[in-house]
Amino acid sequence: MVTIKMIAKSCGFSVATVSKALNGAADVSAETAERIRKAASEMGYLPNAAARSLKTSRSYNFGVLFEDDANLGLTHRFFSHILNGFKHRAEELGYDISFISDRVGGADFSYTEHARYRNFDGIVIASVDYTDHAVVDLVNSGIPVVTVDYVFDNCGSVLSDNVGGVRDLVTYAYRMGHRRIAFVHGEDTAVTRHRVASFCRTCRELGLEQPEEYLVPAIYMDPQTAGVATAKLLELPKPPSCILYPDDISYIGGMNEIERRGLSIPGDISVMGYDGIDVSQMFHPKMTTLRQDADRMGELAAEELVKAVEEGRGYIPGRIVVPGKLLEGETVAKLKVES
Amino acid sequence: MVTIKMIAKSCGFSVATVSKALNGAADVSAETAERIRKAASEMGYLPNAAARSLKTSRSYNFGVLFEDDANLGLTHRFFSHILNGFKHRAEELGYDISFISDRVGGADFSYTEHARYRNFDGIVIASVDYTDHAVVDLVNSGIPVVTVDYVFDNCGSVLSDNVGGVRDLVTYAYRMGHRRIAFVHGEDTAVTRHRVASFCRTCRELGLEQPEEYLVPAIYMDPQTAGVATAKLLELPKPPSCILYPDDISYIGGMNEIERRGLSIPGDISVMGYDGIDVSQMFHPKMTTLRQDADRMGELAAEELVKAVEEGRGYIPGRIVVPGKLLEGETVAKLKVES
DNA sequence: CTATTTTTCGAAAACGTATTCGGAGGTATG
DNA sequence: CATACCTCCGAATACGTTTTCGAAAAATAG
Repeated sequence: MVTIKMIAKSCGFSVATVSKALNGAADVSAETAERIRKAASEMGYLPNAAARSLKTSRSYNFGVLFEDDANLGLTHRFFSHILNGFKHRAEELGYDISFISDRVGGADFSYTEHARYRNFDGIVIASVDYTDHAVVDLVNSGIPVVTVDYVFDNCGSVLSDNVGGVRDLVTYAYRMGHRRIAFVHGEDTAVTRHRVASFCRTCRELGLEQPEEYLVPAIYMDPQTAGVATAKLLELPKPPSCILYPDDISYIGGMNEIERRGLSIPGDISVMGYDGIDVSQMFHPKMTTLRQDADRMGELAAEELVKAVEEGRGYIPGRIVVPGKLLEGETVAKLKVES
Repeated sequence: MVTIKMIAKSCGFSVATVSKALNGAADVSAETAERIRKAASEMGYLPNAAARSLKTSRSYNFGVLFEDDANLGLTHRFFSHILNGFKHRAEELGYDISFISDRVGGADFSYTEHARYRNFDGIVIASVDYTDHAVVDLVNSGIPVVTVDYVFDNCGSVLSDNVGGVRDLVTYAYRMGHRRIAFVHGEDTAVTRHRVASFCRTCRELGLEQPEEYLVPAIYMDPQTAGVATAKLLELPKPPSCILYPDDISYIGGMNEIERRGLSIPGDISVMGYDGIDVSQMFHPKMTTLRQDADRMGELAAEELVKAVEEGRGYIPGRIVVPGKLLEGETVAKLKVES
């Protein structure tokens, strides 16, 4: 391993000068800087991240916290895209990324301890139980944090436009002539509350009736409970003409229940998904859903985190809302408006 | 930040003794070790990874190289599961994981340079173009490497049992009475070659006719080309009764083409997928496919990599083949055997 | 030519840790 | 009682880098 010291010896300058030359300091003449850089490159010099980090207490490394109860983790469709976007943008901006876990070297560590141990410059949190004490502790650790799809008041956040998304879907169904729209929503989370609120508000503004039975809970990404919710809706005395699901996987569960009953989509009942995962656009009938721009969200999270890190104490936490895009498929029937 | 030095001052021992006590060295008495540990925990001491890494030149950090031309990267179904398994097992074994990219601090670095810069103890490579010079260079860098679904002779590897998988699928179709089986395979890679070889061999062993036209190329994960390949097969004078696709996404492309022609699955034609992604088991008809145990592969890669790292020069590269599991769905018809 | 400023460089200290090696004190051995 | 042997601890050094501060040399000003 070739070090700065060896370069110094090789070109007859001091360690200090070599370091400064390599870092482009102003107080080293152009020609010596050139000579040093040339020697460094010839000798195959590579800086040592550990030494640099030790000295500067900057690691140029971001920690990523991705967990979820279902242990889908990295395989989660939506969040794997977020991670993907985050990774690419962070790399462009000069940061590496590592995962934060609650184990270090085989021993139990809190997330915060892990982050301190590795000296992460910043942290992105997504897909976790935000009520978890360990997560809250991390948010309040003083290390710059950006959260995805959740807001803490002392750190930046990137949010999918859930309010706009649900509004757009409901409005779309309305324009297609639907007046009885139901919402199978996910379990109680901040995202769900936003969506439900938007759903209710949009219905009200459009003058739609919204019986309580049209709001049915299910579990995100779980076809099973979505099927049960669908059954409940279909057996209503006045069933909806259109059902909005919390995600595209739940949609599949609903679809199966619908077809099991001999009903057809969209002939007998219209349906809409959420997320816009790849397969949603491959199957027939093509799914009407709302694509969340998860890659973009990840990129913005990286940019926001760099801002938080580099602006230091002067940083004002940003709330970035990323709009989605309605993918018009073939699962919502055009109805003649009743009466 | 509380350091070893502060603990030393606080309990009246030397820095050396504190370090040794915290690392469980033998030459410190039980009671002083206890006193030191207690003080450390009370003061909220955390080791400094950078200092430790600098001193020991061990980072307890694994580098992960995940890239692919389609830029699916982390969102790739199969590989996101591999990463997931790898991550969990590596964390259990005491290692953190970071991504390797070809940029460091905003400048261009080769993968090898990046790995050296961060002083990764080991590296796992998956989902890359293995002919890429930069990848080959990394493999030969001297840093312990484990590859997934590819074999280099100087490093360990974890392989999905593609030979067994294809054999099982073809044999299954044969048992269901099929005698004309076609294989839509992915583009030319090591995995593809193994699969094609297994396909041909199995057909031969079963005494099946295998006209050249029954081997049709497509692109992995691309419904489009799979659809074209399917069309080609269906228009054959003697079309197959069963088609095997290279993955579940391609399967969907094939299915669409089949249904577009007014044919039904499995009434008119039988189909099989590969991978066993989650949605394959949600749709109707439920897909007959081969689930690759990608999570397990990731875990085994982590274990193998730890072995490579900790056994040092004495390490003998392992070839671990992970069997998949046939998921019997409803897409392969039971045929009466002709003649 | 002197005085002042600017440019260019290096010595030294520091970041937090691990490790080697020797010494002090005690205990067993003869 | 002398010797050998453990047990336990600390001083010192090193890992590779950045940064401060002062000094020497060169350039400019007066």
